[in-house]
Amino acid sequence: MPRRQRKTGVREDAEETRNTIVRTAERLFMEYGYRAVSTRQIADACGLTQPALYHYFTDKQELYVAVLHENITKTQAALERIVRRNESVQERLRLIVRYLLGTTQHDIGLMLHDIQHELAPQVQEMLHRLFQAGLIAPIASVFEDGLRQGLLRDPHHGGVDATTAAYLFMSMLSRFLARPQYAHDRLATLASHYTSDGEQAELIVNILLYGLVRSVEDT
Amino acid sequence: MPRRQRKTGVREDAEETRNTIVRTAERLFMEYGYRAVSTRQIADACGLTQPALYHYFTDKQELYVAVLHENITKTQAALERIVRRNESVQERLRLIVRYLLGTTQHDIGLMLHDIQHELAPQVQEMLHRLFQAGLIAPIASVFEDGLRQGLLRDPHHGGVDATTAAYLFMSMLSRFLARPQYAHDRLATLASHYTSDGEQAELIVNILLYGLVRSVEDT
DNA sequence: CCTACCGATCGGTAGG
DNA sequence: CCTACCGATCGGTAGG
Repeated sequence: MPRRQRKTGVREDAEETRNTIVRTAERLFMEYGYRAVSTRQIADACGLTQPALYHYFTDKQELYVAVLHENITKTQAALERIVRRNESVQERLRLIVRYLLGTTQHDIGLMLHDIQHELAPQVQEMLHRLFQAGLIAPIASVFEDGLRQGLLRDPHHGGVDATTAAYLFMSMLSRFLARPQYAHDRLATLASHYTSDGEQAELIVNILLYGLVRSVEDT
Repeated sequence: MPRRQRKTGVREDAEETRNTIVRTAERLFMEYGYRAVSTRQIADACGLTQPALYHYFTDKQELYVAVLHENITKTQAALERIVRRNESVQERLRLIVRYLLGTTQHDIGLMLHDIQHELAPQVQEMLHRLFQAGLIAPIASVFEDGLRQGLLRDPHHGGVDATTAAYLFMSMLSRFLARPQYAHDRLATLASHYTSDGEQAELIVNILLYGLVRSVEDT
């Protein structure tokens, strides 16, 4: 039954093309921002003409929403797997950092800026909720554990609530990623000093948990 | 001598107009980013026509450079005054946070993104140096003091070098500023919890220095 | 500092 | 999935 196969093949091709568009758009949007990436750039990078995009997405904004939805949903699944692991708060935070540094190119700041300034208000709200539920909430739940265990300072003893800790945590990560890289740069960058993702994860988590001040136990 | 006065007046008016343009452009560029702000928007907000801008600046990029140059130079002067004060490392960091939260709307992430992606390579390099010298270096010098005094962990004992500390410090600040604000937002934001700049400054510096983990001295 | 205008590029549509 | 094309807007220029 060649017709049936053909039909399936076409349907699969169409789905594959859609995936190609989303992946390509993700790479471009995350690097340059929503406005700076034209629909023609995306189409060219996919080997399509620009109007072809409008077969899969009603407009540029819908494509952007699809990109963020897939990105955040995937990240959420990974974070929730880590959060449920039977590990200490410290270790789970390290695993989260390693995952986020390793896989996504998330410039969270750029993403939030685009959500707030380039999209329609309804979409803004929806993506903000997605961001909260997919990225902030899983991370906050680890800090929540730390607070319950008495490991972390509560807000009345110089600490912060779990959600604020999660924001702070994310902000420390995104700066690592957005660090400028010049060949002639004589100034230190973490990427050059602490080579592996694992070492960077260790470092970020240690600073957030224990701070920069030398403690009495240190030699 | 009315002619002399008129001449001076014209010169002063021209300078004043230039300043108006720079201040207006600063506000818009820092909020929406380089590409999202059109030269017509800037001109309108100044009560001018768009071509009038080109009497004061050769192109949009030069206006952006002027904005960043004035902004960073002003900030640098303030930071260096704080750095030279006869105060502890902790207190000077607190003063820096308070200054940066209070005066500039710096979304450092947006600024660095624009520098890296929207401008010509030569200008990129120049602004990157300005950023390093004007913002990173003064802050790093305080961390340098902390390292010399043995207050802070050095890189061999779980700490970081002074420049990395300065980047981390800035990244923790910029997230505070770029936090999304929705009226219906049920989730905690630092801005709502810790009202004054002073309290926020205290909090950020304490976390960066002492970490989130409860220490033995805490009750 | 204005009016008038330019070439380029944008997101999106028509029609097949 | 293509060609052809649209109105709008962009940064910048001419000429006064």
